[in-house]
Amino acid sequence: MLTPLIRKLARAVELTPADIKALSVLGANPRRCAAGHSLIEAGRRMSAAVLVHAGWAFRHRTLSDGRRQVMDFVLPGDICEPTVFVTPRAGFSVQALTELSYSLIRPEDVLELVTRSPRIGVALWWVEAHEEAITRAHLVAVGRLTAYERVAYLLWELWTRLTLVGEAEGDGFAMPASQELIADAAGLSYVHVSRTLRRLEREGIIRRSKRLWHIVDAGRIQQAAQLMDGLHLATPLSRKIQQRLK
Amino acid sequence: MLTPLIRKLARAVELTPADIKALSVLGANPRRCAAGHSLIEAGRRMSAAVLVHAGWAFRHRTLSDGRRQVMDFVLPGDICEPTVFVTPRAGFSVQALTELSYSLIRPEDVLELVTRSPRIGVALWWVEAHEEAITRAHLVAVGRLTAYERVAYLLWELWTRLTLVGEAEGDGFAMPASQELIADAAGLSYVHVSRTLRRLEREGIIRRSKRLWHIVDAGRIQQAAQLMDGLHLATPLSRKIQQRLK
DNA sequence: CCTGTGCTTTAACTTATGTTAACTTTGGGG
DNA sequence: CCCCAAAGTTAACATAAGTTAAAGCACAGG
Repeated sequence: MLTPLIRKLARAVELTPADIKALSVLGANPRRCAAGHSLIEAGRRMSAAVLVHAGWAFRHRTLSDGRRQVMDFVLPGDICEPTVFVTPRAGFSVQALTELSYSLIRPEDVLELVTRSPRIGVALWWVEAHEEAITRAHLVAVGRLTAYERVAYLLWELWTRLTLVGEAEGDGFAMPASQELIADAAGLSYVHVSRTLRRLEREGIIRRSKRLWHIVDAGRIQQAAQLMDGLHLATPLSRKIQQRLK
Repeated sequence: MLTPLIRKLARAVELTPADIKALSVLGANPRRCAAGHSLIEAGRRMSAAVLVHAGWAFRHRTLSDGRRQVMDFVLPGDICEPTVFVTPRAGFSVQALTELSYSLIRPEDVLELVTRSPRIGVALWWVEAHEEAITRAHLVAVGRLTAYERVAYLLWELWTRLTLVGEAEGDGFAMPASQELIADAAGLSYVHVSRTLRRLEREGIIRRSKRLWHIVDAGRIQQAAQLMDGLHLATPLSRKIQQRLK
């Protein structure tokens, strides 16, 4: 029963079989949501967080004149808006990109899990830290990278995250997002995203066949994305903290 | 003893006098740091978070070719990198902008505080949620607003945050950041920031005398910043959750 | 009170990216 | 299997913002 969430947590923290069993409670009562539907709407009150099991969603904010910024993609294993528990109103909207399978997470469940195992508490906290790192890296990309670098960065980020939760197939992954959505994530126009993707393809860095995209040259995409080092996404827990949890 | 942090927390959660007294432990052993020094360096291990009492810092990432993105400003009352407790390596650097007074926060202290009062636990969590909201709003600004809108947004954000911790003087606040730093926060060139600030001044929206800047027309700066509603920064805790904490 | 160094401003010019619009491809429903 | 709507591509042209450079300020240190 390696759900995407458990796969991700296990990569950061050494979980016991009992922990893994306990965590499966978060998959209870799965619901479905059609592509295009809003899961969370900016300004609305919420009382539960959302754990996505399958499918993609995206967190975004749309201005009154239609300009839209996609803040990040919500992939299988991601938890949306754990801040629900302390701030009643969502600041941003989350919309399903594909059909979605998800569960609502109520504060009680989290409390129960965390009380039972400190490893789970740390692991869930780690997830939040990881998300924060993703958002900040995204901000750097949008603020200071060229269009070419930004698109390379985005593809690398998605591929890396999908690999982490076991949703990539080697160098390939299913890409449900339209170029317009990619543009809104990268802070570019869709025309320019198209130009840039073709260039990455022409240069032999990526390959696309239908909705299956491939990172042909992982080294060069990292270089293009200005990822000079391994700093960009959160690192696993240190041995020292791991020891303390035992 | 209304420290900036306590002021901010009290605005979100109803703290008892005992809570406030307990929180003052976070101000113990204040240290100083000269302007320009790095408090936290990307990729380095850390073992404590940083609570800033006085002065400004900024969180940033600098690429190998010198391009720099400022992710956010760290103002009095802000806690830097509470994620230390779960991810050993900082993903980004934090540098002092002015001379700084700060305290290191060790995990033990936080644990102790939170155990003592659930209100403090929720309040500290709220701070994190608030920071996340700031970063996301910043991302929207950098990704989708024009230069004029972005600079307006940034000034509004700083003024609002300073007001929240009692560091603004009515419509005015001390601005220690150079235009180059503002440019790196807004994802613009410093020349264009200069042009834009002059325009905001010419239009009677802001006024600057030396390092004291004023928001002359709060309504128009909000309009310029595309803040259509009150969604942008986190809202205080709901009555319902407040009740539960008693 | 001078002086130099680092900010800020302004102007002239360049460029990356946006816009518009036409054409092509893709894929789902009848 | 065909058709239509939606997504992607390409080209020509427009523009917001970047770059370079030079001049004006402002304040810290002598």
